[in-house]
Amino acid sequence: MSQTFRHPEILEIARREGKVTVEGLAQHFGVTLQTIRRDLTDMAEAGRLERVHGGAVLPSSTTNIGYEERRALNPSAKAAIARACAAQIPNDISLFLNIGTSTEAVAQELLLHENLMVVTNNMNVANILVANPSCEVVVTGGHLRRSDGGLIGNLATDTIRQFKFDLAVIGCSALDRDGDLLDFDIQEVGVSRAILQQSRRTFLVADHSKFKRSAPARIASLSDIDAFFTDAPLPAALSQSCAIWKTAVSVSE
Amino acid sequence: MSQTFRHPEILEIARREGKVTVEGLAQHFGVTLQTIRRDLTDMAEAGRLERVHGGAVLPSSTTNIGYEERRALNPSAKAAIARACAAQIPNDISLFLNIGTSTEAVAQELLLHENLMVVTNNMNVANILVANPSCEVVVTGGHLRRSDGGLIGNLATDTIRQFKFDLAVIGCSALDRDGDLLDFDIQEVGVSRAILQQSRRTFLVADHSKFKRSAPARIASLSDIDAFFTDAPLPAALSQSCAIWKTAVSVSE
DNA sequence: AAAAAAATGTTCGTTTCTGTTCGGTTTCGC
DNA sequence: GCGAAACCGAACAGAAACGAACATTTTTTT
Repeated sequence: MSQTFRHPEILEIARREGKVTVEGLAQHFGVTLQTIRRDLTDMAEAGRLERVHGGAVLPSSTTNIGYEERRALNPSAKAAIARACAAQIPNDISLFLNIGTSTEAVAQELLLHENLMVVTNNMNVANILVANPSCEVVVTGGHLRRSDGGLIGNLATDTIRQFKFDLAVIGCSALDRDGDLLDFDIQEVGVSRAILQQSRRTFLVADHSKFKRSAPARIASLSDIDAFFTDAPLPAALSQSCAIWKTAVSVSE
Repeated sequence: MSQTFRHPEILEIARREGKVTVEGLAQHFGVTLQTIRRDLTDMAEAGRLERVHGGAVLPSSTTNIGYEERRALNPSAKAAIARACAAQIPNDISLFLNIGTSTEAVAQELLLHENLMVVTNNMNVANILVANPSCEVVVTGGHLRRSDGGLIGNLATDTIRQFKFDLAVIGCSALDRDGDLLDFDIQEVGVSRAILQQSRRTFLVADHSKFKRSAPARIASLSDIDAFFTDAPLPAALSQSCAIWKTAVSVSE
């Protein structure tokens, strides 16, 4: 409840001018710089503005800043995984790609494939594959998640149930030592499950950073996956399990 | 706070021009070349730009579909229509936007609206409205049409049937002298019909070029529309019809 | 009216940004 | 290929902006 009468007006000015300066606002309201700084920090914490040196700007249109950073994380490793995966994807099939930076990298590698029918719940994947003229792109419906361009919810699941895919390429948020695929978002898990159900074969793409993380929701087990593409050797125990499960493991680079 | 005032504006310029130069930016902002170089390296590290010798370009993955053509055709008229239309759209409603450059222009004008729930079968609209944090975006499923980023087919119609909208803003390919809304694509007509059925009110946006064209499939009549936003006076006969139909007509600049 | 809470002003040490210079690298015209 | 010009990043110093802590004023509560 730390609102002052200045906050709404600062917002209005920011909308009009595109930016506000500490100095300018201090003069405008007849208060000290420090007071304005406090205002701006409060408003930035509330997400109404984005703080910059000397003032503030409207929240960046690219809300998915965390996402951009993730995409930029280790692009070469991601690309290597994606290349290995794309090499195993034949032409002339129907294919699902779900949410995740890794699956986007796969989409990038599929630009030269032919006669694919790709269904996706990832806006970025659709945007990428639009550049492949011999590829039919179908987008599932769903609520658009700003953080990563994913389409989630019942609409997505319902759409997926209407298809049967030759192959699904999925990502996950984390992968634990027992070989369980985990995700942060319960809704997304429903979507992933539906995908696995509707697919004849399944590939998992995940870089080694996923080994270290954990997440609350369980999607499936590596035993349900036909091939796993990653960039670092698996722990010995898990590697053995994969052999038993007949899950092919491809370590790139 | 790892940003400066310049970053958002640089991004904006890059989006508009396709590229930015160190020299040009330095002049534009009145700072030294080195400062701009630092900006560009920062932004490149964050994945928002791609550095090239002498400047920077947009990252290749950020290819918004149809972005080029959108601004090509008489943008000022479209923007005027869109502004007039957006002014009639209240906050806090559910809203459908369909395919067409005109509806995309409306989306652009809705960036400052609040608490909208927007459903769309237009990828470009979704890409635009992602920038409005107080707007929930739902995408219908469908086959992606490359020419305009539209999502069409049964999937789209089915999704739409699951909603009831306070307002629908639609475009059309052509508008004949009898006041009939026409489209080139039969599938798209099915979608448009479904939209009209599920909406309490309906706005049509179409610039005057649509008057001269014709198209084979009939969507509906202007008599089914609550308000029509355009940029040139209607033929006298049609104007009279609209008065009888109680279809409001707004002619912008 | 007194006490408490909140907001604002003031000061000061620290961080961040910017311009300058310099040596190395890339690009471009020949 | 070769050399000049443009461009690049690193390093440094001065300036601007920052946040924390404390004092002061205003508002609210009791």
